[in-house]
Amino acid sequence: MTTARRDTYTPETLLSVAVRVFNERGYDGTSMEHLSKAAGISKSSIYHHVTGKEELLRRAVSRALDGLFAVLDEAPANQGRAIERVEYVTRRTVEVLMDELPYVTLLLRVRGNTRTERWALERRRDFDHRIADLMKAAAADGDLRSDVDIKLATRLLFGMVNSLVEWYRPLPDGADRRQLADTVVRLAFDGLRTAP
Amino acid sequence: MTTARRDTYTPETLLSVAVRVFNERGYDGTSMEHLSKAAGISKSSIYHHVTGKEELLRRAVSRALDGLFAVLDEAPANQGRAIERVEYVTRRTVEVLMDELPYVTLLLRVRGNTRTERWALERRRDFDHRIADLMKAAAADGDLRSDVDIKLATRLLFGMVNSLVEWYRPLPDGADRRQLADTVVRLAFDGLRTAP
DNA sequence: GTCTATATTACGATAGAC
DNA sequence: GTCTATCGTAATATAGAC
Repeated sequence: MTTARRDTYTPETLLSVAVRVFNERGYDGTSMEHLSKAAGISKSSIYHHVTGKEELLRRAVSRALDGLFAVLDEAPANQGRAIERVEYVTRRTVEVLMDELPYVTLLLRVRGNTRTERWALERRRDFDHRIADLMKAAAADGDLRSDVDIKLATRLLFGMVNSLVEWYRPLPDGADRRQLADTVVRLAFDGLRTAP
Repeated sequence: MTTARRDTYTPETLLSVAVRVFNERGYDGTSMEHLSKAAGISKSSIYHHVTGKEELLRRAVSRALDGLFAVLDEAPANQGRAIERVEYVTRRTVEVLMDELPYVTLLLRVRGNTRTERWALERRRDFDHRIADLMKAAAADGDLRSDVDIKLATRLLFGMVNSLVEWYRPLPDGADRRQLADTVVRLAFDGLRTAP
């Protein structure tokens, strides 16, 4: 902001290019050569900004995880009836997923071959456990159907939510943001079927 | 069957080893060295059975796709009310996913870097279109709620179904097979919430 | 901050013996 | 059917000039 921006790379701007390529080709399927072509600079210039491929992955999944965990600290996720907290967190997770789409996409595809990947998987498990606890509370209130296992229901709910990354592409004006989150919550909690 | 089985590899038995490693490390993250270690034979012995890594991928995703498409040819998927056909196909897709878990897992993770991967993605899209057509018929019958877009609902439904591969591990006796399929269908069509 | 050139390692695949 | 040895290529990463 102090001086006029140059059109040269910083770790941040390079990250957005890298994440796009990672999602197109897969992290393992992306070489530094691929990244350098996509960024329009040489391989060694990339090493000037980051220590290597894995640092780009770490920065990317960190951004995704920070966005997801931030939802759990928002006020509506911590007050009121449990079922309402669950619905809020579900809706906000969908929104974070849309807002940080490439970063969350990459996070959800991490396998576990490197230390960074295993760390990301561990933090994801922490997040999932926080959600499962919320769901248990809602079940204890009698607000979730009692004929399904809560852990299973949690997995299916967030399996549905996370599947958004497979097809969702943002509209220029973000017009679909609220509507899509509403639909996911409605379908998950009230079902596909016409009310009898 | 004619002679006593030797404990040597055929393309089939090698495939089961390869698919397991592909799912653990990702297809791109798996080298022929990894496969040879896991199979207990040398790299060049693998080339005796298959032409290369990509043939193993092709055989694996073919098996998954054949299982999924076979569901669409079963009698209950082609008779009766559309909503019942959709529920049947959903339930059977869950069962195929469980029965052919490693193969379907690999299919659902394919990216598109090679010709084989792009072919697999194309056949997956064909399958998804067949499902979407079934859903449209059920909506036309008035059996699906009219306040959500059918294409979106189809994506979310099968996003939920496909997410099984992220955590499901079969029990030795297959005791959970029918129960899990029932739960998925119940949640998807009737929702998580306690009936008011 | 970016480049060319290169070191070093790992990869997919093949040759040829047993 | 399996092996050891190896080829040619492509990978990550570094050195050093501009």
